[in-house]
Amino acid sequence: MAAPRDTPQRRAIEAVLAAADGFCTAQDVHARLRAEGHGTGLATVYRHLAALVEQGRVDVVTSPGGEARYRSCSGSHHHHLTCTECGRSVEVRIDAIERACARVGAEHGFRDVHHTIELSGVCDAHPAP
Amino acid sequence: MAAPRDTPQRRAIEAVLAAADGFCTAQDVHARLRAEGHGTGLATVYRHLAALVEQGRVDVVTSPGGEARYRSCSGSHHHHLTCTECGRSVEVRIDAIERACARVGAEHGFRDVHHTIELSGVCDAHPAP
DNA sequence: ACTGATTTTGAGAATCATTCTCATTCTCAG
DNA sequence: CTGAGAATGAGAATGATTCTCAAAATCAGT
Repeated sequence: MAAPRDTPQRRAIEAVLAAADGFCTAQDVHARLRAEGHGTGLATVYRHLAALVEQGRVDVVTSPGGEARYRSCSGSHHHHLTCTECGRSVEVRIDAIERACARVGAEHGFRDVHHTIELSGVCDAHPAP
Repeated sequence: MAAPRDTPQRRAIEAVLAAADGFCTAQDVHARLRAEGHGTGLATVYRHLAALVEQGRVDVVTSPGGEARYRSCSGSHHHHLTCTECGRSVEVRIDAIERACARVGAEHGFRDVHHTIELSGVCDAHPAP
């Protein structure tokens, strides 16, 4: 299951992810490709998505509903703040959190500590209470 | 889909979760109940697990593989530090993170900001490098 | 360009966790 | 004891993801 090289399909998939400004489901990507006329198969979409994630060019978040959501992103370490109303998401970097996570891990005798952080809320494009 | 009241099945499920000292899959819970002789059905396990989560008596984490993992926990706000080797997990509370998350949300114009944090690493019960 | 070898593709089948359906069983008040 | 409503559990249904495999695209060397 070697990582597929660069192909037109991969470029199309990356284009869709770049165009969406929030996370989208693999199924979404597939549907949009179809809508644009590309006859790309579902299996191919999953293959490339997995490869892109492996390369760090795309982020995945498995939502509580059990589906994976993908989003193209910068390669460096960061987290996402996603709007629950419109799906728009922003990359954020919070040093305080990085430090706190490392410290807590050490306090409990854990090493090689990794963390996953997802922030969600309602962005200012929606009516305030 | 009203929450099921307290029943022998629910007690059995809570017992299994309490006995495991890490997260377990709904399927795991079901298998263990079967192994113990209870003829509890899978649907019932899912129903109670969902209800317990709703009540805040149990935590869920949807793992990257797309399966939900459950663990009984204290009702108050906290996060988990889980060992990737043995699955043992510890509840942690990190004020610095709570504050940082709230601040970042505000900075980007988001309100009602929630966060999900998962910490993982290798605990001291395993050979050090 | 032509050949052969290798990789990628895509349609549909196969998986697997989770949810739904519904007839049966339980619980409890009266 | 009786009846209403809640809970149960077996199996079907769903839906996302993965696998299979034959056909199509790509590439190196000529």
